[in-house]
Amino acid sequence: MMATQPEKPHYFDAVYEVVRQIPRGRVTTYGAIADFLALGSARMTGWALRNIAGTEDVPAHRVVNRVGELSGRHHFPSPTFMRRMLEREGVKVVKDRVSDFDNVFWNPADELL
DNA sequence: TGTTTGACCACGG
DNA sequence: GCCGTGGCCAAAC
Repeated sequence: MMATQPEKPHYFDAVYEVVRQIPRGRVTTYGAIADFLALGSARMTGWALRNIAGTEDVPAHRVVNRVGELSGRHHFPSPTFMRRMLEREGVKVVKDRVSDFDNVFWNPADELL
């Protein structure tokens, strides 16, 4: 029978929704998302993104840590996938870190109200 | 059921 | 700027 399937927490959908709004060529942080949602914590954002497997509509590569490092790169099909994707969008990445982070940082709390 | 672990972050020194 | 510490909250063990 239909055993009770583990439903996706609302928190997941909330995170995905915000990540989908990140404009091309911009990035945001785990903390900014958690802060904007006023739910959970930065760690939960990473936890939600890790569970993203199968949801390709979400540009998870546009989420970096607070100093612009591609801390989640090892969770992509290839360690270079995240960097490749960002560079293709015009984001300059040097040594797995967004060099002009302050300029490309997109804060949902500011832009997405 | 207690401990450890994470795609993290703010803060103090 | 670096480092240690505490907070965060759910999953995995």
